Amino acid sequence: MTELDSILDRLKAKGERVTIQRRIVIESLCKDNAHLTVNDIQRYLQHEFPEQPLSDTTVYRILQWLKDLEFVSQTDMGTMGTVYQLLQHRHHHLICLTCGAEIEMDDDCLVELRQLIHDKYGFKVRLDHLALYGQCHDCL
Amino acid sequence: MTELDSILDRLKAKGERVTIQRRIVIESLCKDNAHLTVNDIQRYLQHEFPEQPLSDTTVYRILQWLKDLEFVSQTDMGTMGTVYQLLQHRHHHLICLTCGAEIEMDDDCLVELRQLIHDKYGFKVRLDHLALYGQCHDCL
DNA sequence: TTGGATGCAAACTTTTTGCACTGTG
DNA sequence: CACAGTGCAAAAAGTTTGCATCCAA
Repeated sequence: MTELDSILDRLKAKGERVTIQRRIVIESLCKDNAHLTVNDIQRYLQHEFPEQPLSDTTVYRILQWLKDLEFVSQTDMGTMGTVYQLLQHRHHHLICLTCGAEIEMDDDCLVELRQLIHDKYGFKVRLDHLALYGQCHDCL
Repeated sequence: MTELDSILDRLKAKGERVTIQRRIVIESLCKDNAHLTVNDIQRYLQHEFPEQPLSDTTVYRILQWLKDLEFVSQTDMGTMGTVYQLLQHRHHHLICLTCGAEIEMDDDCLVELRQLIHDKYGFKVRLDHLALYGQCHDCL
């Protein structure tokens, strides 16, 4: 079963409606484990489904719906805008302020921090997809 | 010497121009170690310096300038908008997604993470002022 | 004196809302 | 068939830009 089918099944199992629009937005998010802005999604859809244009309104509403159901995360990437991605393979980003390089950071790095925050503040922090800034090895 | 004077001196020492507008924006950021949106700053200035109104344009430009010089940090607080604060007393926020409570998190919590990221990726991460989301003790 | 800073107005980007219409379950 | 989902148009919010004017150094 593809990732797309798996997600659609889980949504149906929850009693959520699956429309054509929802289906193709989810399909676009499945590609390459992508981080997409609303514009990225629209550009992708124009290319892949030119016969089925979606309004921005709908894309925003579908993303909000997927976020509420914890199927996608939303991350503010600064100048790159706000990106959405499926909560499948959890990971994060280190972004170099000097050269702009993006390094993928493993979620394991945050295990201790989650525990620490829980122990110290009784707070269950949700770190789904961070973008952290700084200087990369080459620029230091 | 006040915090304001200290900042102004450091700016002058760098050869930066200190205008009336820059001075009063910095003064507003000095109050209460504040986290302010552009609107917060404007409201504060209207109250404290009604004889010297600033355009939003100018406030944005001054904040960008202070950010470039690493005198302030910028943090996206989601629905609360984008806030700016002086990089003096470093700390962070835990924000409850259920009740909206904001808990101040000590910077000590991130010491290990900084070290870990440096060791693993050779990346010097700059965690000046984070806003992390999750569920607070009461809502769990 | 002069280059940088400012104010205004307008444009621009991103996101949200109201309402009539559509289509899924 | 009912009601949730959608599209359109418009508004709202937040931020940026061009250009003429102003002022700190």
